[in-house]
Order: sequence, then structure tokens, then C-alpha cells
Amino acid sequence: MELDERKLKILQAIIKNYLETGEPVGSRTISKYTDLNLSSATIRNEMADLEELGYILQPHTSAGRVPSDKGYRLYVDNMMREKENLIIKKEIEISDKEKEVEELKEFLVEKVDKVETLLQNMAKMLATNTNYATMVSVPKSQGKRLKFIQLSAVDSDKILCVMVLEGNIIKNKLLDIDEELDNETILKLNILFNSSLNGLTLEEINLGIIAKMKGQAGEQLELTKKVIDAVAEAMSTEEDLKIYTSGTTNIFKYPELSDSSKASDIINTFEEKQLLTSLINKEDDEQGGIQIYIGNETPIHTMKDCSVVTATYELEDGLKGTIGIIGPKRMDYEKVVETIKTAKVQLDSLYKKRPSSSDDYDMTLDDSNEE
Amino acid sequence: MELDERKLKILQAIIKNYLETGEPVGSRTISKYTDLNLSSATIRNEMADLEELGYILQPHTSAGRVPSDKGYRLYVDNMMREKENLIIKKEIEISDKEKEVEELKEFLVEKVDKVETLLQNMAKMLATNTNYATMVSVPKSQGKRLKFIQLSAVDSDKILCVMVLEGNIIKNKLLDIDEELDNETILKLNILFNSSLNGLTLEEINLGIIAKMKGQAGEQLELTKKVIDAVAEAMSTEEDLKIYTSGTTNIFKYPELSDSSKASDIINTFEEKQLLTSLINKEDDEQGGIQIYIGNETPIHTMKDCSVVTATYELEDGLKGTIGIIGPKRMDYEKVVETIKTAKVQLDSLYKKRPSSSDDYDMTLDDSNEE
DNA sequence: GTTAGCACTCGAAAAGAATGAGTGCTAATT
DNA sequence: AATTAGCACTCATTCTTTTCGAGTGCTAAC
Repeated sequence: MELDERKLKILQAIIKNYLETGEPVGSRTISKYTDLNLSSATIRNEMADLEELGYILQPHTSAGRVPSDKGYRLYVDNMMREKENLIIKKEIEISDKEKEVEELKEFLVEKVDKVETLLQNMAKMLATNTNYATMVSVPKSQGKRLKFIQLSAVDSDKILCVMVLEGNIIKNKLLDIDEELDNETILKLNILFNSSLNGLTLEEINLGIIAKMKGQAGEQLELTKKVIDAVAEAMSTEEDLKIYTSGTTNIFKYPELSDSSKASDIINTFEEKQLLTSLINKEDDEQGGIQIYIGNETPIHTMKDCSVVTATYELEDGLKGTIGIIGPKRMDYEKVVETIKTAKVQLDSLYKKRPSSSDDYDMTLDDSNEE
Repeated sequence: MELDERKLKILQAIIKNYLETGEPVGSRTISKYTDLNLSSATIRNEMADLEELGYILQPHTSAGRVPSDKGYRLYVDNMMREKENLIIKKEIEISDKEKEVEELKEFLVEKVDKVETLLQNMAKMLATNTNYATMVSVPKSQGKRLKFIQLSAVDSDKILCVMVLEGNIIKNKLLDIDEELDNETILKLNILFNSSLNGLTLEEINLGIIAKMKGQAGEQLELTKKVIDAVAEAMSTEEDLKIYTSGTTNIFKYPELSDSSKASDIINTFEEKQLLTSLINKEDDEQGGIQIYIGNETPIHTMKDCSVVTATYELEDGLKGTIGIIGPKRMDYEKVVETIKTAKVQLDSLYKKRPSSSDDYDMTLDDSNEE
């Protein structure tokens, strides 16, 4: 049996209708809904075929049909892509979109001077706009080069070690010392560290370099070891994960997700944010960096009744993060894809287009002055 | 009508039983449950009195009785305090508790080198131990003095401004500059800022001091202004709120909270963490810093069906935060109070008792190297 | 003051009945 | 050969009815 034009139309009608109502849709509904002018009986026959092909399901005998994961997949891959082509053709829509981007940007950037806060607001905004749950991951500093390192005496028994990585990621570490150091020693150490380590990635800081540094450390061997540890910690990827979530309680708006055990599982996944890591960093850039996972396709088992749409954004070169929108399988894919694209474009362009005159906000990913 | 000894005993029995079962308790249950040796009929009469006095409620005629908020309050105030006195008397129990503290401390401190992570783990541990939802607020840096400030040239067009506040709270800010500065200028500015601002609180940095600094800034007036802004931002209390939550999905374990609209409200409150602020910073130090809010007593309306137990802890002098446990009104108050006390003691003693030899972790509240 | 006894209440659970949306199949129609 | 009208059948949902029993309040006796 083949999936001919007519079956496709019927399938599309079923899915459209189901997205709107959330109820299983019957043959009579479709016979009225479409412009095919077919009787319900014919539709019924076609539906039986579609079911056999695996695109739709019957929750039980004598109920209407519901799209299967395979059905959604077809819908998303084919029918939505048509829409996308349309957009590319229509210049008007593009400028509309740009306008939207500008508006969003203004909203977001206004009074916000930290990327982290901005991302957090982005998550919140997406959640409010879409009525789904959202996540935004903060770009990882993994693999970045060390740009700057400096020790400063803060206390008689404490040394502050500040490191700046590529992308202006700032890291701090306070080190205990046994005896107070004079300025000259600190200066000497700063020169040592900067000349030895600057411009290197974590991988490039090898034993040879470390040994050489230790050799030059003189009396400050202990401190040097601590600094090297601090650098390693700052540049390593461990616990290097920050994800903002928002709108998790939106799932209660969808009955198919709001029974307490399902809801609990899903919300728990959002609370234990590290469970969301499998959603980020999928480097597949097909379709302009947008991924759509339907039902069991999601890498997270607790979300088997959900669909997930993600996009990868890039703040500055190499600083990549992920935006995700999570809703029921019958989510409004078109709207979600549109929204997430807009958000992606916005974040991508944030620093490229940023007017250089505005020095009100800084671009670091550091958030140490939130506390 | 008076609340005599016997009524009190019956009330206590009702509450105890209700805490265990979560079901309305009837007269027959109590007549067997207590050592009073009274018939169910007598209990019934007493119960009618207790209801008239407002300590218990009947969900409907022909149901058993359920404690009212007033009943819980009495229970918590009186019956639990007796228990507390017992503990003070029993030396054994104290040493037991100390042992527990040590165990917890080891668990928490192990492999943890940041206070923030530690507090986050603390929230998680409390949630796992109690099966309730928990929150831990991070101490605010508000009102702290500036201990150290330093500018460093990072880029040709960027200056890094590092500030350290009392309590070793580190804050960073990257400033844009128009033209590159030579080392000498930076050194001069550093001396200026340190000598002008160190040891001051935000309030003490008044217009006079600012004017004087501006006067000495020379050609670097613009940069000086930016630094002053950065200092103000770093030391101000705005957006100075960080709360970790955990175990929010535990509320699904209690049917009286898990219908979707209630659960949604509660979980939303935990997601929008600023809604929890009203729970922190209540300075009332009655009862060793432990507060108990029952039902409508909680300052947060969405939690009217919950009880909240909070404690204030103090890391270093003046660095105060709040721990909170949120559960159903029929929570196990004794256990929760015990647990939260232990946690409080633990946090309080964390830095006082800390062995000076261990330099593995730093004490800053800064978390900039999480990302 | 306490208790046994009894009629009564009322929610929860089980059982039954009505409804109706939707199906599959067959036979007639185009 | 494809389409459609017609009809018997299915089954979740909803509403009503019944049953059940835990628990009460009250009265009269101890």
C-alpha cells in the first residue's frame, strides 16, 4: 500500500485537527474539515489504511484516531518544511521576522547587563510566549584558551587568583597561603604564570610546561602547585554546566501530561538539571541548527510523552549553547519552531550587531556579582 | 470550657495518629490508641469539646477528626517543646547529634570546594532525608565592606575590575575602555581606588568621597565613573538573591497536595524563586532560630495547605542565610525540626571548626568558575 | 462521670443504565 | 473500481442507584 496524495492530505487534516483539539478525531470530522469532498465512509477506509501504515493510532475501538510518533514525524519533516520554503520566498515575512527580533532584543537587553540574566530571561520569555516548558543552557568554557591570569594579595593568609578565558569568561579562586607574600614575589609569579600559560588550552598545558614552571617557582613551589590546580579546575569541563529552565508548570496545561506520576517525573527532570544535558550539544546542524525530537525520539526517557525542539546558538565564536522547548507531543510545532528560530537568531546576533557605543553591559559569562 | 490534661492527651493522640496515617481519626481508634482506658463514647464527648474549642475539625459529618491549624500550633508549641527539653537533659543524645553533624559534614564537604555547591547539596540532602521540598538561601553580601579592589588590563579595549568584599565574596566586572592604558596608569588608579574605597560599605561611599576620587582621576575620569558604577553594582543588594531548591516533586507524595492546580501553584513558587524571599530574613531568633509556619501562617499564599519550617544559619560573621523545609501540614514536625537543627548547626560550625590545614576548598561565595 | 446501645449520616466504592461518538462491514450507487 | 449510504456493534464517559461501613450524636442505664 502506498501513501498517496489523498492519504497525505487526510493525515495532515487529522494531525492539524488533533493539534487544535487534543481529542481523537473521527471520520466525520475530517470529511467536513477538508476540501476533499469525501464521505465519512471513504475517510474511514483511508483511515484504516493510514493506521495499517502506522501513521495513526486508535486509543481504543470506537474512538477516533490520534497521530502516532511516525505520523508526527512525517508531518514535521514534510508538511512543515513546505511552510519553511514559503517563508524563504516571501521577503515580507523576513523583514517581519527581523522586526520581531529587534523587539525581542530591546525587551531582553533593556536593563540587563549580564548574559546569564539575559539567558534566564530568555527562558522565561519563551515559556510565557509558548506555554511550554523551556530550557536554555549556558555556553561552556570547555576548550577555551587562557587569556590572562593574575594573583593578588587580599589578606595576610589569602591570595586571589583571577583567570580570564577566551570569550571573556572570568573565574576566581581564593588560595590559602602559609606566609604573607611581598609585592615583588607576587609580581614575579604573575609574570611567570602569564608567560607560561597564556594562550594555552587545558590540553596544551602539559607536564613539560608544568615541570618548567615548577622549576622556576623557587620558594613558592607550594603556591605554584595550588595555582596550577586552580587553573586546571577553572578550565576543566567538570561541573561546567549551567542550565536555566522556566515554565515547567506549564505542563499542567496539558491533561495528557498532568497526571501526578508523569508530571512528577518531568518536573523532576527539570529540577535535576544535569538530566537535561543529553539535550544539549548535539552538533547536527541540519535544518539550520534546529532539532525536533518526538516522543520516544528524545534522549531523555522521562519525556517519552513529550516533544522537544532545540536549537544551538552561538554567542561569540565557539561559545555555543542550546535553547530547548518541551511540550506535549501535540505541541504547535510551527509556532515553536518559529519562536525558537527567532530566539536563536537573536542570541546569535546579540554581540555581532551590538552597538559599540553602548558600554552599559558587559559581555562576560561571569556571574560572580550576583552574590 | 477548659483544655484539661485529658483533652490534651486526646488531642495529642489524634494528631500523632493523623500524622502517621493521614486519615481522619475516629473515637474508637483513640480509645484503643491511648493508655487512658476510656470508651469510645467518652472520647466522642471529649472530641466534640475539642472541636468546639477549635483544635480539631470534621471534614464532614460521620467522618473522624482532623487537626486544625490551631491544633497543630498547640502541638508544635507545647508537645514538641517537651521533647526538646528532654534532649537538653540527655547528654547522650547531644553527643549522638554531634556525631550526626560530623557525618553530615564529611558527606557534604567531601569533594566540594564551593559554598554554593555545598548549599545546593545541602538542599538536596535535606530533601532526600525528609521527603519534603527544601530551600536554602545563599547569604547576602548586602552591607559588607569592600576589602580589595583591583583593575587589570585584559584586552586592548577591556579592563577587568575585581572586587573582594568582607567574607571573601568576590565580584568581577569587565569594563570597556576607549584607549589602551599603560601599566603605570593602572597602578595609579589601583592605588587611588584602594585608598579611597577600602573598608567602606556601600552607604559609606558618599558623594564627598566620589567627588574626591573624580578629582584625582585626571584623564581617566570616564573609567573612574565606570569603576564607581561597578562597585555600586557589586555591593548593592539588587538582584542579590540566590536560593537553591530541591525535592519539589516530593509534594506528589502527599495526596492532599498533588491535585494538579495545587501542585502547579506550589511548584511554580519554587521555580520563581523570588517568591520565596518572604520566607527568609525573618530575624526572630526565638527557639534557637527555628520558625514554624502552619498552613495560613506562612507568608506565601500558595502554601496555605503546607507547613514550613525555617532556620537561620550564619556562615561567617554576618553572612546569614535561611534553610527551609516545606511539606504538608501533617508533616513530621519532630523529624523536620531535628533535621533542620542539625543542618543549621552544621552550617554554623562549618567555618569555625574547619581545620586550617585543609586548603582544598576555598571559602568564597563566588561561583564564577562554575561557568 | 462513664459507658452501652442504637438510629442516623454521609462519603466512597461498586453496580447498573443511558448516551453517543465512532467504527467496520455490506450492499447499493456512480 | 471507487464511493457512499446504511446499520449493527463497540466502548469510554457520564449519570444514577445501591450498597457499605466508619463514625457520629444522643439517650438511658450504670
